[in-house]
This record gives sequence, structure tokens and C-alpha cells, in this order.
Amino acid sequence: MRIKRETDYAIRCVNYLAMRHGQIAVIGDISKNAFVPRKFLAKILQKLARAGIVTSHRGVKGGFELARGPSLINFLEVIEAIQPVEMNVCALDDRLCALSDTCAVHPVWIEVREEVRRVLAKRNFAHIKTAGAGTGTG
Amino acid sequence: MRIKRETDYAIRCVNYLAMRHGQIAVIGDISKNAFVPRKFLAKILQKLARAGIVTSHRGVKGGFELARGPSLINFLEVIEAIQPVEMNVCALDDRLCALSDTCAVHPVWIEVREEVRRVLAKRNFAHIKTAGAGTGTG
DNA sequence: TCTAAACAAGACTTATTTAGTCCTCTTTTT
DNA sequence: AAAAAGAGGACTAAATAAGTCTTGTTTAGA
Ligand code: SF4
Ligand code: SF4
Repeated sequence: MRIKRETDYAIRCVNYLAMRHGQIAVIGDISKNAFVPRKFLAKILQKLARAGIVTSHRGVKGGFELARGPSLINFLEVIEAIQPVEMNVCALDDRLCALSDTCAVHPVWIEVREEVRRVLAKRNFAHIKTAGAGTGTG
Repeated sequence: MRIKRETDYAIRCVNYLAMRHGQIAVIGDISKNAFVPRKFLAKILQKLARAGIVTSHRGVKGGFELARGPSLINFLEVIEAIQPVEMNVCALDDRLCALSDTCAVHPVWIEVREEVRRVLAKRNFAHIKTAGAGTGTG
């Protein structure tokens, strides 16, 4: 049970943008400082933009910036911009398991998923102490 | 972020054995009632046995039974008998990410992982309401 | 003591997912 | 117009998950 590499990248990226809140950063800059492969990062930023977490600016002088203050962006949002928090398939969507109608375990997974989502929603990007990998200063 | 299919099988299997606590069940029986492919289930039961969750009996009249009462077996144990609860690689083991020494996000994952493990440890097999898939009566 | 019913264990195979790259197009400033 | 950005889809390779196959060991009982 693990987040994807891509999701780790997304969080490091948002964390970096949180540090430089107010400034526009270009992909190459984010890539270097957050240690994320450039081309892959471009894709990730598109997802974050569609999710309303970052704002993109096209053309010369373009780049990305956080759409809101760091304290208003939590881990759950960023994670779910990249991948669903499923825990078990049936907890995301009943219809993904044919047994869900009668399964005795199913309701437990629904509860567990909600609790885990709450755990993730509790952490925001103002909570993170700066300095170190993913912040561009280490 | 999802448990493996194998882990879902393990939980259904333990749940079935919990229903028939006190009796020895043979692989074919568990397979039919918990809807788990027979050969694959054999592997899963080996892992559960090594983890001390079930007891195996070899030879004619052999089979499997729960090693303890259903209320003494929780979700976390069963899951971790099959796969680690990582959340993020670095939360399981620092050394798996070269950045962990300086990473500002790393401590957050450590906390999150512990909280998630606590969520899973809260559920035991006496909590599950019988009847339905994974119980052999549906 | 022989046989059949059970589990043990590891090698193997296939399908799916993850982690990325590549190429072409659009937008925007100068 | 040219150059500097991002958008988006097609594609590839590596890793992991899901499951089978084969062979061996243990045990009850005829
Ligand atoms: S818990 Fe029950 S419903 Fe959910 S996936 Fe497993 S079998 Fe299907
Ligand atoms: S959070 Fe930091 S330490 Fe953990 S995996 Fe991501 S980069 Fe590595």
C-alpha cells in the first residue's frame, strides 16, 4: 500500500512552490530544485493545474504558481490530483467488486478509507518545515 | 494507494476461518467459500501461517484453523503478513530514498504511516458482521 | 508398510501498472 | 516574426502483481 512515485513528486513540487509563494516558477526551475525529471514534471503540473492547486501561465514569462496559500492546500488534495486513495477497490466504488453487495468486509474498507482520507487532509503545506530536499535549499 | 488483490483474499480467508472458529478447514473448502483461486490461496495461507495468524496441519485430516480467537486478530496483522503498509517508501525505511536525510516532507510521511497503521489495527475479526461474500453463506 | 489426502516450497509465466520519453501544437511576449 | 514558455497525446521500457506448475514432505488409516 504505497503512493506512486509521481505522487511523491507532486508533493515535493507543491512544497517547493509553497516556499516561493507569490513568485512564478518555470518547469526547469522546479525540476532542478525538487529533483523531479523535467518531462515527467510537466505532466504532473498539468494534473495539479486541472485540480486547481497550481495556476499555469503560458507563453514567454510563463510558468506556475500556487493557486492559494500553502495553508489552504492539504496532502489529500495533492494526492488525489494524481491518484485515488482507494485502500481497497470496493471502497472507492462498489461496482468494482461483484461481491460488494453481500460482502461482510466491504463496510470496513469504506470506514478505513474515510479515516485515512481524514489523516491526509489534516496535513497542509504551511505545516512543513522548510530546508531540505524538495525545498530547493538542500 | 491500494492493497493488493492477494491481501483482500487474505482478509476474506481469515474472515471465513473466523466464522468457523474451532474447526479445521481444508484449502478447497476455504477457496470455494471465500472465492479465492485455490492455488493462489495455498500460497496466501502459507504466509498467514508463518505470521502466526493461522495454524496448519499437514497430512490426511489436515487443513487450517485460526491460531487465536477472531477478536485477537486485527486487520493490520493480516495485511502486513502479505504486504508492508508503506504509504511512501521513505516511511517504511529511510534508506530507500537518498533524500530522506534532508527532505522536509519525510517526517510527515512517518507520522501519516503510523496513523494509518493505527486505523487498521483498530479493526478485528470479531467486529465483522457475518453473512455475505467472504463468509461462505452468501 | 503402502497409499491417498493433505500442506510446503520454489520456479515459472503472463497481465497490468508505473515511470517515464517523444513529438507536435498552442499561447504569449518582445 | 521569433523565441520562450506550457498542453496534450502517443509511445516505450521496467517493475510489480497475479496466478500456475511441478515436485516434495507429512500424516492417518487400511
Ligand atoms: S472487501 Fe469484499 S467487496 Fe471489497 S473488494 Fe474485497 S471482496 Fe470485494
Ligand atoms: S518524502 Fe522526501 S524522503 Fe520521502 S520519499 Fe519523498 S523525497 Fe524521499
